[in-house]
Amino acid sequence: MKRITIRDVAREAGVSVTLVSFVMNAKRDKDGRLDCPVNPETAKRVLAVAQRLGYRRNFAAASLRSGRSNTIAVIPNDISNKFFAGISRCIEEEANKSGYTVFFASSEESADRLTSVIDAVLAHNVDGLIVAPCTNGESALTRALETKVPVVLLDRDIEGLDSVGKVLLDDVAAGQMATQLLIDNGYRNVEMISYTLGISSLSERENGYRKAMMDNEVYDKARVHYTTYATAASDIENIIKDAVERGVDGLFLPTYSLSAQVLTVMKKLGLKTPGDLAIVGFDESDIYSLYETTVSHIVQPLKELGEKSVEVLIDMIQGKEAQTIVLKPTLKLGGSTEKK
Amino acid sequence: MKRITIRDVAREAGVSVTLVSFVMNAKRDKDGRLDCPVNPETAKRVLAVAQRLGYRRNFAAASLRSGRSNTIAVIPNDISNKFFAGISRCIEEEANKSGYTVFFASSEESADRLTSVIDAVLAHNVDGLIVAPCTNGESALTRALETKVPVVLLDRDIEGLDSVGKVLLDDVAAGQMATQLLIDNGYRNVEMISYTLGISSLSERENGYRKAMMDNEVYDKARVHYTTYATAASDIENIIKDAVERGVDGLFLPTYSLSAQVLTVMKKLGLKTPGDLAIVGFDESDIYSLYETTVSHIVQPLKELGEKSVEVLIDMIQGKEAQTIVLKPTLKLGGSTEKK
DNA sequence: TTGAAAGCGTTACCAG
DNA sequence: CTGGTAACGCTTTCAA
Repeated sequence: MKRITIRDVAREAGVSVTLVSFVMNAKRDKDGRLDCPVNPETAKRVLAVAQRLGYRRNFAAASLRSGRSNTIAVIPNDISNKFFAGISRCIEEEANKSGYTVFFASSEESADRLTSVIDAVLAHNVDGLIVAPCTNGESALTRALETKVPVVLLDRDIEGLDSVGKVLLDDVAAGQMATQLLIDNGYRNVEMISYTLGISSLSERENGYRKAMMDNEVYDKARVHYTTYATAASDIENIIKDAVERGVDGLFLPTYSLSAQVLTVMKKLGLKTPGDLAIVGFDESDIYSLYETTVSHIVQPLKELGEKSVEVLIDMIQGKEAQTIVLKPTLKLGGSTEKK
Repeated sequence: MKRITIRDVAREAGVSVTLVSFVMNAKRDKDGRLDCPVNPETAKRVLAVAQRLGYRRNFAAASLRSGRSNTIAVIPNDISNKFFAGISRCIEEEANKSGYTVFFASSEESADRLTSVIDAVLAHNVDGLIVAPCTNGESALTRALETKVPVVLLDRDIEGLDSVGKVLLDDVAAGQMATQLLIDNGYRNVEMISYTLGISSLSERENGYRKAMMDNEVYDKARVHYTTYATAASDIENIIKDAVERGVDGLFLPTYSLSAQVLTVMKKLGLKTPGDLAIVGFDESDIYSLYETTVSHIVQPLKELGEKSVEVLIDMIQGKEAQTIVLKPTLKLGGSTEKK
């Protein structure tokens, strides 16, 4: 079962390899006609032969010769993470539309791993990178940028990097919206739980929370509790117990995992929302509608985030300027923030 | 910023490209010593130079020349699907251990899309494929197999394909366990809801259900309702209403999405589990512990499924026989099946 | 233990 | 419009 090459097709069709290459690379224009300097008759014949022989382009050869690969790499922190699982599908779809194949590889919140993953994909000649950087990811990204490969930062910002594209959520607005909702409905003792991850999205959501507390003149009540992935389960239980005791009546959770864990703990402790604690969660999930009371939550525009990141990247691959795009979150109301 | 090639390293180190190639491909043996026919001193010097120059292997060239690519493709139906999101991470980890990079691309339950995705990855010279085939995926797979590329079927079986590896769940056991649990706890009027997808895992789970109903001599009560992704929301509501009216007291849901939707409908209708309907769901999720009553569910060994599929595939790449591995599910008990 | 040289299948350049 | 041919960077004989 030898592999069919461009040469086989050329011989069979009685033309040169150049012609075959032209035909195989031709994009169809709006009329469905091949747009290349080849006689339409010849082109049709070549296409037919290629089809008949089962010709399949060898990307390795094309990539070696042209320096391009029609491949982009997407590097989230954790491919099994709910947020990225949703977004990756949109990215894939959008990229395919433009003829790009997508590589996924997760950095698992480790800077070392991010470095080695980036090395691996660069060795594979990817044309561009979409990265959700982890803490301390700067150096890995700087190395990538040195090779002049276009990079788009998704979801998490890192300042001071030159000519990278960015597609971000307006995280300040998200924090503000969530907090304002609680305050508007009569909850004034609003606190927040966050991770000590040192990523922009979390600190911006916190800024939004603080801004809302300030604007409503309840900043003296503002308080943010920090936990880590490893210790969240036990930390959260203590935080909640203590908060309820202190008369805290509202809580903003800036990620899905925090929301899920808080709800779990509250159920375990027999606490009700909004009676014992009003809640605003983050990201979409079945849990918000299946919990005893439906839970209000911030929704990110996954589809746009995915599409825009591909769009910005492909623009950059084609030599255009790096853009920064900031998208607005929306609010999905549930019973967990009902008027006091 | 010209790219550093093997030749640059050779020149700088004062050796031939052959030597550099040897050194760069050498695996370290157990003593950490390079295992190749090169003078250790020379090797060290080459390594140092490569490091200093920032040499990075060009996979396209290597792949073109050697025919291998150190890349495997994973093609689930939907990369954002909960089950595959979890498993893909294990696959990636396991593959990286053996020096393989992973391509993900979803077929989105469409045979056409599966065909084009397989074409794309084959054009990228992948060394092997892990596929969760969709309905009517046979022809796409047959085409792949013609190229002699090793293929492992994950989660869903297709019969009659020659020399493909398989890593499957014992779906009959899963259906049986779930049903038996309900029967053992006093529910005898047990029904099931499934999709009309025509994939092996669902039909095997149904076989397990039927077997359990038969073994317990309540087969006259056995009944399976079918729905589709598109119509599930409304179908399920009608099915549930009707079932409760007819005195059905137990329900087995053979996928996560069916479980989530049934719980949503039950909440909407104000039905309690197990009082109105005892439930056994599928796959792990936060929803099972956050629902008013915790929900019993079948758990798949994601980690083993992922690891084994990589293991079987790499064995095949190395020329070994295609294996079939069937893994056992486990049961996680909740309040939704409490003794009647 | 080392090196020279022949491709792998494409694309890109240049000439007709 | 068409065709010849030189790269692309690497692995892999084969010979020294």
